[in-house]
This record gives sequence, structure tokens and C-alpha cells, in this order.
Amino acid sequence: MKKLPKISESEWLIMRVLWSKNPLAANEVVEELDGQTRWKPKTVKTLIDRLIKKGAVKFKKDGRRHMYYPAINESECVKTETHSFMRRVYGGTVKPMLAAFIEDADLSPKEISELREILEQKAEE
Amino acid sequence: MKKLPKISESEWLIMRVLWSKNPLAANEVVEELDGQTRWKPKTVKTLIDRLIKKGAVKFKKDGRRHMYYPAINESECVKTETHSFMRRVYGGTVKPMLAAFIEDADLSPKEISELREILEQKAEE
DNA sequence: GACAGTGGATTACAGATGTAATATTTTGGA
DNA sequence: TCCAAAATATTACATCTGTAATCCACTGTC
Repeated sequence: MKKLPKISESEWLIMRVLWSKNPLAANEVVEELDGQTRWKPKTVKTLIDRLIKKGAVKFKKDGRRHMYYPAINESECVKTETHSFMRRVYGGTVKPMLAAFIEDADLSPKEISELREILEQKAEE
Repeated sequence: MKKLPKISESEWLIMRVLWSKNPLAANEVVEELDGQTRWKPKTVKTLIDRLIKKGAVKFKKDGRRHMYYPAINESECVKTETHSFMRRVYGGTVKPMLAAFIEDADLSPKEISELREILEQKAEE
């Protein structure tokens, strides 16, 4: 399993765009981010460049344009980041964390009942 | 509600020590961290100083020693950090994440039933 | 009273991050 | 063919972070 680079807060936004849709040209990434941030296009480009340097993003050429795509796996990144977050903030104790998540999350009634079902399943194991 | 300062990864360790036990002298913080990190005492001191500068920690004097204690509320910090984490990594789509987590987490039966209670509470709101 | 140890205050320094601006290259169009 | 527009590449720069080391003041000890 290859080692995942460390993705900064801002870079996460870029990665999420590319995971959801790729390959994209730089200006397309900018468009996808519209509304989410107030970054100038140059800023987005810098972030993409850094992600390339870190090995998190690759590109192939399409004429003059670079088409960017993720080079690392989303769920692995999410998992790693979640783990590190849990250790940092909760010291590894899972339940209080889930409790806080549930408290904080703006869950619809439907989602709540779905989660309850998942827990029921768990309880039966 | 006052604005919470941004706590870095290393600083979180210090805060967790101080939340769990305070006030503590610098060398006591070092002792509490024993085994968790390999930081030199000077490093710990620097981190404490930064937290003071950020307004996250205060101290009172006890003779020539400074006794440090948290100046910000633990659960608020945890909540804020959790929220920012969720937005960053999951983009705010919480339910899939919670589901994956519950699946993945190694929960005891007791924890499971506690979580179910939390969800029941939520459902009633 | 001079000195070693203990704590606090100040300084260090490289790499990561946020946030771009400027410079250069390429290319389709007038 | 020469230029404006579009992309990419290079440079900028203040903060924040991680990780300490050095300097200074006070105190109990010989």
C-alpha cells in the first residue's frame, strides 16, 4: 500500500472536486469550485501544482491543456484522515466521537432511521 | 460566543492534557505526555506559549512556577473541529460517512445501545 | 557570597500553507 | 505573420508549524 501524502485543508477541496469528476482542466476545476470559495484562478492553479508535487494528482496533456486527475484513492485518504482526526481530537475513543458527529450532523428523519437500522444490525451480530 | 482560536495538531495534545487535568506546571504537562510523544521539554514549553498567545491557555503564578489551565471550552472546540473536519473531508455529506464509520468502528454492545439512544432522541426532536 | 540547577523568555530555522502576482510560452485568429 | 488570449511556469511573501536551543533570572546549597 503506497504512502499517502498529507493533504492540507485547502487542497482537500481540490481533491474532492477531482474525485467527483475527472479529468479536468485547471479552469474547469475553478468552475467546479464556484460558490464554494473565493479563490482566484491562480490560487487554484497553485494548489493543483502542489498536489502534483505531492503525488496526489497527475495530468495528461490534451493539446495545450493539462487534464488533471487524482492519483490517490479517495476512500483511503478519507479513512486515513478520519483516523488521524479521531486520534487528535478524541484521542481514539470512538463512541464520544460518533455521538458528537450525530449531534452535529443535520440529519433528516429518514437518515436517522437508516442509521438506526444500521445500529440494529450491528447489535445483532 | 467567543471565537475559538485554531489549534494545531501538536497543540491538540497539550490541550487534551490540560482539559483532563489542570492547572499544571510545564514540567507536569511534560510528564503527562510521557509515552505519547518524544518531545523535548522545551518543545512542550513552546507549544504552551503559543497556546497562551492564541488565548487557548492561561496561567496563574504559584511562586516562581506558572500553573497552566485551559481558557477555552473542550466540547466547543471538539464540536468546531468536528464540524470543520466533516466539511473538509466529507463535504458535509454526513450520513454516508456515519454509516461507513459505524460499520467500521469496533463498537461494544454497550456503545451501540448508547448510540441508538442518541439517535432515538434525535428522532423525537 | 558564588554557583549549579530549574523555570521562564527569547531566538532559531526550515518546511508547509494560504493566497496570489508576474513571466513566459503557445496558438488560433486578424 | 504578429498579437491578444489562454495556459502553464516561476516567484512572492507573510504566517503557521514542528522542533528545539540559548539566554537570563531566581533560589537553595556549600
